[in-house]
Amino acid sequence: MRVRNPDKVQLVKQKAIELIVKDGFEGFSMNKLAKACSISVATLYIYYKDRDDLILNVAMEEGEMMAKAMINGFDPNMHFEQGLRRQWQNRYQYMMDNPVMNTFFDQLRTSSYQDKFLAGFLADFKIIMSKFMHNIIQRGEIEPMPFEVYWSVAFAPLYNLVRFDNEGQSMTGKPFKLTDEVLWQTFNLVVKALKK
Amino acid sequence: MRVRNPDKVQLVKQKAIELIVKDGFEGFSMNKLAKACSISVATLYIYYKDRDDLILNVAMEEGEMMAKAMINGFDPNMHFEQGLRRQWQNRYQYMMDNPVMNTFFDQLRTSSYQDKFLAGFLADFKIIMSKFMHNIIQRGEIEPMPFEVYWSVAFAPLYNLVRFDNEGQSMTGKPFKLTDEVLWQTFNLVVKALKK
DNA sequence: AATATAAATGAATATTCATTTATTTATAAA
DNA sequence: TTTATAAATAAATGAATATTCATTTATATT
Repeated sequence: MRVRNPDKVQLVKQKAIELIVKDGFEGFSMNKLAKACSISVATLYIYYKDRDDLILNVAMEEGEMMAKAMINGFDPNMHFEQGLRRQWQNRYQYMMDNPVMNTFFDQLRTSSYQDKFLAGFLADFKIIMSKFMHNIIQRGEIEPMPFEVYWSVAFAPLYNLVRFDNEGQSMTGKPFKLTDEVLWQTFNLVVKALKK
Repeated sequence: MRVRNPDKVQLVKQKAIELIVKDGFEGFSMNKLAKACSISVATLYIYYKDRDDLILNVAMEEGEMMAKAMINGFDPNMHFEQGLRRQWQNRYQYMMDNPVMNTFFDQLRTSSYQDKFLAGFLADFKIIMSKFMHNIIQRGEIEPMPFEVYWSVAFAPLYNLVRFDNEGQSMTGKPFKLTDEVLWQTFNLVVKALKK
C-alpha cells in the first residue's frame, strides 16, 4: 500500500495559509492552492472532503496550537499582574514567531467560517480565562466588571499593536515596529487601568 | 437622454453591503447582487467599471461618512478627557446607528482591498487625530508615547466591545449587550490608564 | 413631434470554480 | 515476487463567475 507523503500534507497546510493571507478568502481557490504546491488538485480531495473541510481543518489545527501557546506557564491562580504579564508574554511570543497567523485569524473571524472556528478551538481556553478573572476580582485585585470589559481593556490594545506592527506603517505614515520596550510600556498602561 | 435612476443606484450600494456582510467577500458575486436588486447585471457595469471598482467605491463612500461622524463636534484643542469622551461618544453613536458597518469595515481590513481602502478615507482624519495627541502630551495631560500606543489603549477596547456586541454572545456563553453603562465604565478605565 | 443619447436590459461570452472519474504509481504485506 | 490497496495524478465535468454585446427604453433637448 502506498503511503501518504507527510511533506506534501504539510506543504498544503502552509501554502493554504500563505495564499489566504495574501489574497483573502475571495482570492483563494483549490486550483491555485494545488498549483502553488505543484500537486494535482485531486490530491487535495484525498486529504480533505471539500474546500470548507480544508479551510476549517487548517484553521482549527493552528487555532489549537495558538491556544496552547497562550496558556503556556500560565495558571488561573496567579496574581493579577503576574498572570496578565505572562499572558502578554505568551501572546507576544506567539505573534513574533508566527507573523502571518494574526492576519489569518482576523480573516477567519470576519468570514463565514467564524462560527465553526470560534466554537471549536476556544472550548478549554475560555474556561481558564474567565476563572482567572473571577479569582482576581474575588481577591479584590481589580474592580468587579463584565468579562467583556475586562477582556477588551486587558487584551485589545495588545492585539491592536500587533496589527499596527503587521501593517508596517500606521496612521502617521512613519514606520512602526513593535519592540519589547513599546510592548511593556503599553502593558503598564493596561495594568494601571485595571489595578485597584 | 434617459436619466439615471437614483433609487436604483442607492439600492445597489445598500444591497452590496448587506450581501458582503452576510456572506463575506468569498460569497459575494455580481450576479447575486443584481438579483438582490432585481436589476440586470449589465446595469452594474454602467455604474461601476468592474467588481473591484464597485466594492472600493462603496467602501470609500461609507468610510468617508464614518470619518465625518467621528470628528463631529470634536476639536483637536480640546482637553484630554473631554476630547476623548467626545470621540467615544461619536464612535458609539455611529456604531449603534449603523450596526452592520463595523463588520463591513472589519471585512475590508482583512481583505485584499485593505491597502486601497485605508489609503483613501483616512487622509484628513489621521491628521486631526495625531494633532490632538500631540496637544495633550505637550500640555502634560498624558505621558509622552508613540501614536500607536496611544491609539491602541484609547480606542481598541471600544472597538472590541462593539465586536462583542455584534457577535451577541461572547466567550462566556452568556449574551452580551453593549449598554451606556458598560461603555462609560470602560471609558473610565481607559482614562485611568492614560491620565497622568 | 422628432432626434439624440445615455440608461437599462436579456442573452451570450470566455474564464474560473469546486469536484469527480479513470488511470497510474508506490509500497506494505503476503 | 506477487498482490492488494491507498496515494497521486491528468483530464474532464457542470456550475458559477465576471464581463461584454446587441438591442430596447426613457427622457432631455431641439
